Amino acid sequence: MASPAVQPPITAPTQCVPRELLESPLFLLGRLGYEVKTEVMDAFEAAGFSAYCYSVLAVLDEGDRETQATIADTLKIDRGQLVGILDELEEHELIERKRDPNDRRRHLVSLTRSGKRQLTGYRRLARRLEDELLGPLGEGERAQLRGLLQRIAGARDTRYVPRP
Amino acid sequence: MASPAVQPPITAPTQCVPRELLESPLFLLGRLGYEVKTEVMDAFEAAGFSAYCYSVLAVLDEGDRETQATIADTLKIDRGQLVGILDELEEHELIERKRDPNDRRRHLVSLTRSGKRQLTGYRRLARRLEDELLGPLGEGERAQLRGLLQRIAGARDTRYVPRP
DNA sequence: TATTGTTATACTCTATAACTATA
DNA sequence: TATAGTTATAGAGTATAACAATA
Repeated sequence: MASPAVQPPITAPTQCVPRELLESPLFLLGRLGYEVKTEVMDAFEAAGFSAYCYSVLAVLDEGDRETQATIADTLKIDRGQLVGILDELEEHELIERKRDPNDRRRHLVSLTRSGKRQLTGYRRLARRLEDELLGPLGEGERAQLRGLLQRIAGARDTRYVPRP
Repeated sequence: MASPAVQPPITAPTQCVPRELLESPLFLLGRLGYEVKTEVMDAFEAAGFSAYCYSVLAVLDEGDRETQATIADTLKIDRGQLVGILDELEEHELIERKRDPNDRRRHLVSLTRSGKRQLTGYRRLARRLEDELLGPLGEGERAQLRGLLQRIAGARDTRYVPRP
């Protein structure tokens, strides 16, 4: 005994994220952040290296002769995780690990010549990804976004506050 | 034979994320997005439910009588993942699952009375979290951030474009 | 005993694939 | 055969903990 009135299709023609979620910067930040992160990782992976390689090389390019613990701390990644990344970088001779003669427990990690060159390539890739993912935003808007995110990040953790 | 000149502490006094990463909106978006996501999840978890419960309830509050596939699609989560979330919500009688008499494969999911009430609570929690995590930003700035993120999200996926 | 780097292990979230029941 | 929901499984990515070497 079917109901006499034929029911119209109940599946919504276009599913759309609820307005209250779309209007939550937190929801958008979390969702976009996750998507961005995975896409960036995939892109770097496709280019041949782990996504963290760029970050690590960037750290080494600024501060000289860091120890592994410092690098891991700076990037908020696990020390154990960093080992694998450094292994990869060392295999390709982008970095060098040398025992610290003053404290033989430590490794002094430094950028090699070809590491510096590779860093340039990573920068180009990063720029390309930014253009891709932040495409709809103009220069001024990107700066605006950067400023806002920096404010949030800086308030959460001092290591996100640029040194004077 | 220690070197005569005592080496100053080589560990940088303050580790700081490299400037070039801090100036990349992509890096900040990815990092903050991840942190925000996990913190929000933890907060909801601490409040007793999975973090997705709020999203699901919000969907149900807008569109009526959705099927599970529609909900999963809308929120870009896996159908299999959704099952567990709905189980949890149903256990606490926040939603109801009824077989669609027109197609007995489908479940018509709807919000219960106490589900609607719970949604209000979730909204309060979401507001609190937003205040917490976006604290350093004023009202205008939050709106700015929301607008920018909406632009990015909308360009990537039409389901992030608010319906007119 | 404490710390550095390393290795091994477990856990969380997500993605994929097999299964059932209906169509 | 194809689809909706369910269940089971495997896969990243990350976090925790044990380990050897050095201090």
